[in-house]
Amino acid sequence: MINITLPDSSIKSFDEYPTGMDVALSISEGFARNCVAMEIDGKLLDLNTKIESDSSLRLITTKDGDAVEILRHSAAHVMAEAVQNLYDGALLTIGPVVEDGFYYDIDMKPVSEDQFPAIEAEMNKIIKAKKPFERKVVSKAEALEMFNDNKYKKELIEALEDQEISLYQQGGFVDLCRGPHIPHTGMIKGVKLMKTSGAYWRADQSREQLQRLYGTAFFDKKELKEYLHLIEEAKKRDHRKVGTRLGLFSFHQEAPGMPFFHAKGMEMWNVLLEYWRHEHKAAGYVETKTPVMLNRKLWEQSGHWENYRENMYTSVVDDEEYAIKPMNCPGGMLLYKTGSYSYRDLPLRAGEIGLVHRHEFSGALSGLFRVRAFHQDDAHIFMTPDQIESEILGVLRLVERIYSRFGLGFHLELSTRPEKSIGTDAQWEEATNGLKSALDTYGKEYLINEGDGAFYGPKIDIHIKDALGRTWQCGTVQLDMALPERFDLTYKGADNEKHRPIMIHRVIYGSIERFFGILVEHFAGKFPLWLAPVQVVILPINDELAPHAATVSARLSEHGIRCEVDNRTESLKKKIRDAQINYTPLILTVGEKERDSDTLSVRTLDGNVTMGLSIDAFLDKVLKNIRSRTLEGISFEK
RNA sequence: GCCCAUGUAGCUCAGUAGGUAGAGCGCUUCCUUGGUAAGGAAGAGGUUCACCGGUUCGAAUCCGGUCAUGGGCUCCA
Repeated sequence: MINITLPDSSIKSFDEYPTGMDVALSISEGFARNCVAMEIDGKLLDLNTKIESDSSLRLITTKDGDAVEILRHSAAHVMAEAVQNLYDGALLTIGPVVEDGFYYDIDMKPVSEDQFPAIEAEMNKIIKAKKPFERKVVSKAEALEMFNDNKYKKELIEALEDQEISLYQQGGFVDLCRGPHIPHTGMIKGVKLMKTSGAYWRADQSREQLQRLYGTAFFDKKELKEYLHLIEEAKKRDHRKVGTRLGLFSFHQEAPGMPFFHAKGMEMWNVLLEYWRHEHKAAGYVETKTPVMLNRKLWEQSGHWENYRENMYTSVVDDEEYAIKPMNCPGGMLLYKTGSYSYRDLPLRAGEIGLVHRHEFSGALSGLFRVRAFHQDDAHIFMTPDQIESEILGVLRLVERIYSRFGLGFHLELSTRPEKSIGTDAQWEEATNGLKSALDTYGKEYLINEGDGAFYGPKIDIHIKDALGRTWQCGTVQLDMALPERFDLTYKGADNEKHRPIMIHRVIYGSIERFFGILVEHFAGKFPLWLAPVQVVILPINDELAPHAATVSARLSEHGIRCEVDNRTESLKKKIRDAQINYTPLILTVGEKERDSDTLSVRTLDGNVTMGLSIDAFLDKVLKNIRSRTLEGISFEK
């Protein structure tokens, strides 16, 4: 007899070895219909696997978070079969699940999106046929024989350590796979191909170029619809579109990857930095500035020449080689060395809005999100070893404070030593442990990315989450025990001996350009009042009111309010519409009534209108809102 | 850098048997002098279709190259 313990601790007994499906059916038929796989002792298995010993079992239903990954993996097999049916000679390689779907890399002729409908139709045929997924186990030799005509699969099989290799079959299609899979193809209710691209076999540029087909799948057509809607929504918010329309920035062929900020974009830029300076001053930072171009010798000393050279722009001046800085730290080192420090001077927190250039691959450039020239809201914190934890905590708290100002959530990831790196094992260990203990004290959960650190130290990356739930890496906190060594930085300890300070590099906005782009998409161009490039637009109801509009404008400008007057000979309706579609937070219409009574008529972006508001009352509310840098809109009532 | 796609007026885009460029928005002028999401009319605007070269009697349309942009690979703030 087999006893199966369910998650609620109840036990079901079976006379014969039951499959997961049998267990599910013993609960109810409806429940069983929604089961996709099972977990025994932490291992995911197919539902039709026989359970041959007493076990604790968790049935995975379509509602569970991990179910959709199993589904997508199965969908990848279906796509692979469809492609094989349609294109002779297509060789399958690998087809994993990724964040929002799956892909399959296939050695075949380039595929374009107009071939998608045909592939999707073929996939839907397979889905409709409700083909069961069947697991087969064969020996390595048999597997090699079976995939004799596919060099990629053979390479994969040869690399496997197990002598037993599992295969999955749906109908006549067999693929090498660890599994598990959903019971049958019919459970895939919503499937769609998303895009194609080239990809190298094993991500190696020197090897075969494959076609990567991306798709996504859901248990429910409605979920697919919602997902597609989200993508549409994201497209509408695309900062490149919105930023162009609102006149914030532009790009030009003459400087690929290097944004031009227009007057309105600069208004926002300055507001962002003003806020940044406000918070950093309060957190005990000073602000510094170092040159953009520095001698090659400095980069050799810092290790950048050796580790980062392919990304650096260089120039020869007076027979000396210079490099344009890709990072601010070496300049910061020189700055530190101009002084002499006591342990009492530490921690020293030196901020710098530094303009850096990095020669990214031309194909990697993308709007403000990936550029070649950008400003980092950098800071270097020099400290004693026993200040590591409290300083990192301080940075994390500052990060939280600043992001929440924009309504952005975030999560943390710790990256450890990469292959290409400088410094000793002991230094890396001490640094990594320092970050870990700070993270533990901070208390928020974090992921670990092994081998993803910077070449000079481990780091904590901070990924923000925007209004659409998308995540972006912005902030990073990097501990560096190598540069202070290379530049022989010291401070005088209480023991009157020289000691080596430890250094943190950190950014919060990260790249100001990218953060700017994220904000455009996060707010979809409808910025909160304190950030809006134009806060108030004033609409005279006819030409005779133009002088009065100018008077009002001057009064608001006196208080630092960013305002414009729309004096075009257009109808009031038209001007209102234009102000609305430009997302101007406050629209003032002025006519005789307002002029004669010295009042204002205010329209907010939500379309609410308040008439007969005194200018003082308006100023009071607006200035309070701006100064508090709130995300809240204003509502006016008399 | 690699693969695929795209590149026409300030913006969005049409021009798909190769015969010497169109629309809407925006802009200018005039009329309208308006009360809360598009009033009306006229006009200017492309050194001719990203750039260079080729095929052709003739190219925005075909071919090659370059550059840029977009989606990926890779990398990363």
